[in-house]
Formats: sequence, C-alpha cells, structure tokens
Amino acid sequence: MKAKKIIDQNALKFTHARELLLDIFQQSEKPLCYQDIKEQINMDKATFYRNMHTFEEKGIMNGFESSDKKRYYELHKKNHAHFICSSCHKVKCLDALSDFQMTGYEIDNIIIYGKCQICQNNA
Amino acid sequence: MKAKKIIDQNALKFTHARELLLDIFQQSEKPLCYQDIKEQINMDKATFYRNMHTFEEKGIMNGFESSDKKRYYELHKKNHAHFICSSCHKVKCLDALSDFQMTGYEIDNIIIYGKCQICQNNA
DNA sequence: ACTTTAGTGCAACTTAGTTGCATATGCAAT
DNA sequence: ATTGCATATGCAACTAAGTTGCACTAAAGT
Repeated sequence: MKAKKIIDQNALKFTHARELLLDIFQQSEKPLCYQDIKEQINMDKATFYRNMHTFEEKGIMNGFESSDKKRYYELHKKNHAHFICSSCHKVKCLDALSDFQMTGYEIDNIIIYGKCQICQNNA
Repeated sequence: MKAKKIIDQNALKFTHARELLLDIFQQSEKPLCYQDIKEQINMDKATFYRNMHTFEEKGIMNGFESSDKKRYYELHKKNHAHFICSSCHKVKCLDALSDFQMTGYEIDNIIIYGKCQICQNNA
C-alpha cells in the first residue's frame, strides 16, 4: 500500500519523514532499527523514535528488543515469529509458529534466540 | 546444589558475592535483573554484571533481554520458553515449547511477548 | 603468614532511547 | 493564495542500563 494511503487512513499528517520511513520499511524484508535507517537517510533519532511510537500505537508497525539492545521495527503483518542470532544479531522472520496460541494470553510476538547456521560454523 | 559446589566445579574463586548471587537465584522461581538483586542485597553493578558474564560463560546461568530494556538472568535449566508481558514486564517461565526444534539452528531461548491475563483485563 | 592472582567497589564512560524547546511544516478555514 | 493553528521536526540536554579503568581487597596455594 502507498505510504500516503496508510498515513491518511490513520488520520496522521503526511510528512516527508513518515513517507520516507514507510517506503523504507515496505522495501525491507527484515526488521530495522534506527541505525539501519540512518545508514540510508539523514533523520534525527527523535523524529525516528517518535514516529515509531506513533506507528506502533496506530498498529501500523510492530517493534521488539533484540539481543543487541536495540529496538527493531517492521510493518505489522500477520503475527509471525523471529529468530535472532546471539552472535551476529541478524534477525530472520519465521512463518512457522505463527499460529501458536496460549489460552489466557494475548501473543504479540515470538522471538527465538540462538545461533544461526553461519555463526555455528564459525564457532 | 550448594553454591560452593557449583563454584568449585567450575574452577572459580568462592567469593562472598558469588555465593550470595547463586543463593538468591536458586531461591527465585523467576529470572532476575540487577535491580531485583539490588533490592535484596548491596552489590555494585560492576560486580553483578561481571559475575553474570562469568556464569554465562561457564554455562551456569542464562541471560536474555526483556522488553523493559533490562537483562534478566536465571540458573541454567533444561531449555524452556518465557512469556514476557509488554505492559507489566513480568516474566513467566513456560514448560510448553521446551522441545521445539529448528533444523540448522541452535536454540538457546524462546521468548513470547504479549499481554498477561491481568494486563488484558486492565486494558 | 606471605605472595600471587583474581574479584570488588567506585567513578567515569558508553550508547540507545527520551524529553524540552524553538522552529518549520502540513492542513483546514478564509 | 493567505492566514492561523496544531502538530512534526531537529537540536541539544538528559536518562538509565550496562561497561571499563584503576586502586584496593580478599581468596587459595605455598
């Protein structure tokens, strides 16, 4: 969906920063943190984090802490799990487990921590 | 197991700080962070974190990041999953999922983020 | 008891994320 | 198109978890 449409549907102002952010996240197949964004565009961290909060509130995006102490965000898709490597900190989206349920609990995200293939071989 | 025995088996010096830490973690049924420890005993954070690193290296303990940006530790037990509430940040150990596997990946921890029963009702 | 080696506490530092404030921008009404 | 208001942005100062350097203390072997 076009950035403008997402922003309009959520009754937000259509600003340059928001358009850029949504475009970048739509083109990315993996969650991104502020550092990832800053490598691509010049944006103040206050602007980034304030918009991420707004997007999370509106349900446009989801965020989670990685093992590298940084917060990663991705466009809200059907719930799915993530694998995070504790050595290289790469994040991988998993479609298995997406239908996991626990009675009484509302599940927002599942994160599996471990070592990816590459880091296992380098150890 | 007694703190002294664990420390001896891992060829570490038996210090007051380490004995206290192991005792506290053995008496706790949930993962703890530095703040939790500081509420119980008077220990410098450098000492705490340095020992946690040592214990993690030795495989005595496991640590993970919570959604409150703090690192939680627990004595290493048979792999099990955790539920972390994104509202109250309480951590719950889960025995379901403990046998979950992914070919090619080494799994250290599974964390499920969501809302616990109490926080769902308060929303 | 002595000596060596490692552990502890303090203070200074690092870094992701937050907040206050002045300025800039989007948007609706005119 | 111009104006006016509310909100967004950028900067700088701040916060807090965790780390590091260093002087001092305590453990373990002799």
